[in-house]
Amino acid sequence: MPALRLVESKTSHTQERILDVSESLFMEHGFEATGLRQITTEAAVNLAAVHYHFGSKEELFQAVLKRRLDPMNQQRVELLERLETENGESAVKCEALIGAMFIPALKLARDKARGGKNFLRLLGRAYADPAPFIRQFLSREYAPMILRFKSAFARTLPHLPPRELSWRLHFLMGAMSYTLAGTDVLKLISELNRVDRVSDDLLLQRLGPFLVAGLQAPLIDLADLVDLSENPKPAPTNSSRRGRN
Amino acid sequence: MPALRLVESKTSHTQERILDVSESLFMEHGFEATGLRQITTEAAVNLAAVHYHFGSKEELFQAVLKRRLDPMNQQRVELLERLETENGESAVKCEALIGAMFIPALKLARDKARGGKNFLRLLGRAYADPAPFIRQFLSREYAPMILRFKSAFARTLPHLPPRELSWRLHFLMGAMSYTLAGTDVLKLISELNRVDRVSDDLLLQRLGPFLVAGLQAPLIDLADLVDLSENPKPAPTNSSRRGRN
DNA sequence: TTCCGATTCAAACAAACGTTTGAATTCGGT
DNA sequence: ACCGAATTCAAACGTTTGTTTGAATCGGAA
Repeated sequence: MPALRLVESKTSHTQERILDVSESLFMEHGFEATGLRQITTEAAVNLAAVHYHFGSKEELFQAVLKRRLDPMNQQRVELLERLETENGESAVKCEALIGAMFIPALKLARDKARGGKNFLRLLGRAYADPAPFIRQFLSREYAPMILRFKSAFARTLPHLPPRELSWRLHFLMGAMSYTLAGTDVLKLISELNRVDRVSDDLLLQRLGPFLVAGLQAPLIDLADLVDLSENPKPAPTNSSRRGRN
Repeated sequence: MPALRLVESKTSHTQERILDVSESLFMEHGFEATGLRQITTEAAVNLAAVHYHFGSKEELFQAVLKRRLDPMNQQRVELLERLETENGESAVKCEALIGAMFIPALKLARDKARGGKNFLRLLGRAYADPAPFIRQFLSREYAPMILRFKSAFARTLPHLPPRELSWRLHFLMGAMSYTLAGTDVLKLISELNRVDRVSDDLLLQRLGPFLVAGLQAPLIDLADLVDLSENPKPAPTNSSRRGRN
């Protein structure tokens, strides 16, 4: 049993090929449905190479995620810190914070020498995976960045109670990962499939305002909505009570 | 090879047990990672019973989804139609439309005689699954309802270009499924795990305003944000160009 | 060249997979 | 009580799974 090699000067050609192919296949079929023989065959390496270089299938999966996730989250906090130093005492605006979270992801999607586009779909899939080793890995990987941004959002949205902010960041991450993953349950919804390559900055320009407005939304006030669940006809008399369309 | 039994008067006790256990296990481990032996053992039925009653593992999965999804989407369009007839000529408000999409889902989460909570997590997981048979099934299952609501949203948000509306509904579905699935990548984000049973109407009261504000967000206008990706210091001179906070 | 650790390789491991088979059993209607 | 259909059952089907093993090969320093 040879000790498995940790980070070393130049990652072997074999390791990179395994990571590239794994990223592609894990994205396409998911973790469970992708076989090691499928990976090693397509990568033109020996079957045992996976265990020699990574230890196990699970560790391979984590390595695939870590390779792109670490630099991305690092860029995110670097952007955030630059914004904060530039703004001095005043809080950084919502739009800028959201941009700082998105731009590194979009850079990844801009085909970072191949595979970047695939990676975001893989990541979105991992978000929804209940496998304990995946959830623990993601928590460990994301925690520092998320907490960093949460306090920044709290500073620029002081009127929001902390718990409310947590929920809205939860919604934000949902829309964000869902969009970047691009699984498109609602490809059926429209002519979105034709465009498809709308990506990059244009996507940010669409998602950005949506999220900014959501974060800055007023509190509650939709009480008349919940009534719907109980009473078939609440009272058809009140049909002119709201100012904003 | 006995012809597999279609819809009949009273579904056998065996079928229900298989569906219940499958729903629970598929949610916990995913489709690929759940074995038929695991299901049949926990349900205390014979292994071959799955193929006898459902035909295959894939068809079993579809049956699990269909059992809850069909009534839920039917309730959604029923709520929508009731809203439209009540409002006559005037368009139904955003809040009400979102409520019509959410309330049936929340009713499901309210433990419809067990398993409802599980189902939404399973559904959120299915959203992110790239398996062709799952994607096709979801498209087929969702298409009528989505198109119905899209035209309703278009009527109440006439200023939005159709493609913009499609994107925003995409974001909406993302935040929605992510929230209902409750996978919680950002359990780390806060004290959300303690609350956990915050669910039902309170969840809607938090997610509702977020989505309403997002749908009604003004178009674009965050150009200075994109510059961040290229220039470390765009120009510290223009720091007072936006009116709304 | 010699040698030693790093890497690759073919082969096999036990276990689990979805599916099929054919006989045994149960059940309702005549 | 009998018959035919519906359902259950144990057993095995052939693959495929992740992992392990031990020998073969490679690459650079002595």
